[in-house]
Amino acid sequence: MTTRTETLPALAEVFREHGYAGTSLALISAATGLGKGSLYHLFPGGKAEMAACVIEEIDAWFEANLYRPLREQDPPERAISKMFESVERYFRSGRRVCLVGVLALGTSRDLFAEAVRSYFVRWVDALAVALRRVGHNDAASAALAEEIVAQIQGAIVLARALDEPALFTRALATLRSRVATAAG
Amino acid sequence: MTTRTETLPALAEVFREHGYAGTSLALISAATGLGKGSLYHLFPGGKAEMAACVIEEIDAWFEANLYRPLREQDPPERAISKMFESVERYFRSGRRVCLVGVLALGTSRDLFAEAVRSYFVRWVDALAVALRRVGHNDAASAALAEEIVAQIQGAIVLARALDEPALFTRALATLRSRVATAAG
DNA sequence: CCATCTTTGTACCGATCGGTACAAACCCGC
DNA sequence: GCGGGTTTGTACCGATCGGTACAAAGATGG
Repeated sequence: MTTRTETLPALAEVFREHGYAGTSLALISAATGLGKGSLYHLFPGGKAEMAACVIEEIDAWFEANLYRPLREQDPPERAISKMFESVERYFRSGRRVCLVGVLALGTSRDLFAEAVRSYFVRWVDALAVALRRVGHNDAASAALAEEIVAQIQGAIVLARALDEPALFTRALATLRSRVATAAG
Repeated sequence: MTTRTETLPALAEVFREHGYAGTSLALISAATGLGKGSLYHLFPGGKAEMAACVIEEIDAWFEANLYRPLREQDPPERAISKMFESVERYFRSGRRVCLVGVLALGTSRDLFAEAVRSYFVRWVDALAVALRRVGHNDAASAALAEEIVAQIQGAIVLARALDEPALFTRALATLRSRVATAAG
């Protein structure tokens, strides 16, 4: 007996690796060790439902581990610092791709438009709240938050393209120091 | 009679829209108006060759319109400014995706690893050269160049995710002013 | 106007796609 | 250990995949 939640990490990894279009049921079956029977028992909606569940879990993880602390945790500086730590760990120093980012670039964006949108809106907003709590004015917070999230996404692209994970770590360090000096 | 070069723009658009895995010969046929016969006549290597040709053309375009000016054109400030203009236009204010970036995120990266790597390495390097020519020291130039290219890629992701092209334009404006003030 | 060579549409190939049907294997309360 | 509901493997579906074969159609040189 296998539960949905147990399969989600493997599912997520497959979707990250191959994108939505590139992920076949054969790949999913291999990655999870489950036959089609089990897969369609767990996810009657097929591939689309699997992807939706994966996104939902990712979203929940970010909400609990990043967004909420950014909005609520004191001191905000610490929440921001934790965010960078979590991001570094979650994306495996740029070796792991952001599934939501990948979906945003593809045609599959239409299928998951609202989830993709919400993920990024809430990330940017939560970060802006934290920056405001640190002492920035509204406009600067919003702008910097946008810039930071974009920089993280871009660093993933670049780190993968150059096959140079250090670039990702470096980008995060730069962002950290930028937040620190801007806050001073 | 149709030449290879004539089909490349349509081909590029399809690959951008659907990614490598998501692009089927049926889509290609529809986008180019060419049957399989013609397609395989022009590109005996099939899908892989088509994508390779598209990348090559994109690469050549960036080399001629961005990289070379960044390295050679005087004054460098003008070359950098032109780069931002070209990027804004080329990526249609973030409505159009960067194919090379998309490939970098997917499994197809392996197929085109060297081309993808070279595209970004040369972009970063050319921009670093320009920044050095403006007066930055070596380390600062390299770091800023990396940051700018990553920011552009990330802004594309974010602009698409939020369906908000203005975000892309805004990101470019911020980068411009950052280059300007850093240069002062 | 014909012979030749290039370009194109179409029919077809085996493989694989996402998805369904369903019976065997399994687990459970009893 | 037996009956009933759940979980799973497998065979199969039509559609589509990337790619090939090939003959009709178009252009080209004489």
